[in-house]
Amino acid sequence: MSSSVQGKRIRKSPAARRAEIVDAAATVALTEGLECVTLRRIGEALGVRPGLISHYFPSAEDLVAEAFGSAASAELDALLPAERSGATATQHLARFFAHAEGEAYDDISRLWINARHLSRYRSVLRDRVAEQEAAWRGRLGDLIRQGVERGEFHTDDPGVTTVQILVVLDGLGAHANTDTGNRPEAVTRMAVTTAERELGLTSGTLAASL
Amino acid sequence: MSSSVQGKRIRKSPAARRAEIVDAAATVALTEGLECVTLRRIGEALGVRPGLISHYFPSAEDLVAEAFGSAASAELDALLPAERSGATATQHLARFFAHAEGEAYDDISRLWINARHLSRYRSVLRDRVAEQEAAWRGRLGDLIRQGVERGEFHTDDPGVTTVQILVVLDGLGAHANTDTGNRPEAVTRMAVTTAERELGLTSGTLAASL
DNA sequence: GATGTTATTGAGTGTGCGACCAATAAGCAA
DNA sequence: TTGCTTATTGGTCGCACACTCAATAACATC
Repeated sequence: MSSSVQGKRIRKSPAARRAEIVDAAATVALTEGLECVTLRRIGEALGVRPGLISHYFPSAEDLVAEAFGSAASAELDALLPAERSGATATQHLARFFAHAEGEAYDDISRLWINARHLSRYRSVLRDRVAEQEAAWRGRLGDLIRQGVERGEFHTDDPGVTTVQILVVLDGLGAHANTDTGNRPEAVTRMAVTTAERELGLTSGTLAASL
Repeated sequence: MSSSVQGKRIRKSPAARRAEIVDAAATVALTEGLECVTLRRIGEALGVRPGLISHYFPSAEDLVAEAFGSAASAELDALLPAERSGATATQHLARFFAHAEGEAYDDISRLWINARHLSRYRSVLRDRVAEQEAAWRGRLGDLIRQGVERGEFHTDDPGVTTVQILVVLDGLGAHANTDTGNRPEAVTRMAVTTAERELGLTSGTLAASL
């Protein structure tokens, strides 16, 4: 951690400072929520006066949107890398679900709920949410289309199948703030089950290919 | 609307005033969001000073929880009446989906997103959300169990099927604040499709029984 | 009509927020 | 070293919020 008391001013290049601010904001967004992304809170995290954050983000709303965008796209890259390694589409998809079912994914679910709600009031964030939704849809869609081309998956409309899987994931994630964790196996596995059914895979294929 | 300028004090019985406050709060929650349920906003809606709201709800958090509970349970009663009329379980279920697919349901979806997010910070609301989730699950579960008893539906575990349907509905509702409305038919119908599949109904049964 | 209970008001406290701006100093260039 | 650009500070303003509490007036009861 950086020392809380600032003896001397540390002057950084605009690019570096801006990146630092966005990083801190993304972390706060992920751990404490988007409404905690305030000038004061981020300034405190960086050992810097709130006014400085204002200097880089004249409108606080922009920073909030940036924080969400940064956190969401980083997570997407971790979950579904843009350039895929040599593994099969099935393996990539299996790995995706393994992450998305894990407890560590709860933070991401919380962030999505947070962003979807807050977009009701903040238009800049709303646009960013739409952008990220498109990115996630695109990335998963690409993987599925690739699987179809290779003959691993079978579906009439890869686009529809993609959205169906994402809808189930959203539904499962909706309870990230309330659920006590005692969910029937058949429910936890809904995303995988949906994928296997819609992609013409025999049940158990995804779990087996890890 | 009530006159905005209050010439004379209007003194009401505690029960009546409290009911009036909860009603106003539920309306604001549904139309403007739970964070707009403030002492000032509700006082304004009733043509009354904010202090009076404090008098009935010493902690504002309780009012927010009450507003959500009131709105959610009213909606549940409209969607799935506790005492069902003579119609078949299939008909009741079909009516439920017809409502839940309609545009008017967006307000409810928004409210649920709102409540699920806000429960991250407000424990009283969190308990209320859990309570309402149980109520919705119970009400839909009862209908499904009744349908199974009557031989209309077929499922090994009515409880699991109930939750699966609700998960899909939550997933579809998650986008209430952002979606532009251009969703493929196969996605919009996911809830009905899921229900028909999990309840052993032939496709189209629910749409046909209205 | 007088009286007492209490629903309702009015005024004030403290907190956290975004936004604004003049003053300051860090670090690069000459 | 000197100077200049500008990143950074420090302070202020206005707003909205929940919460507190003494003063007030509506209304039921006698």
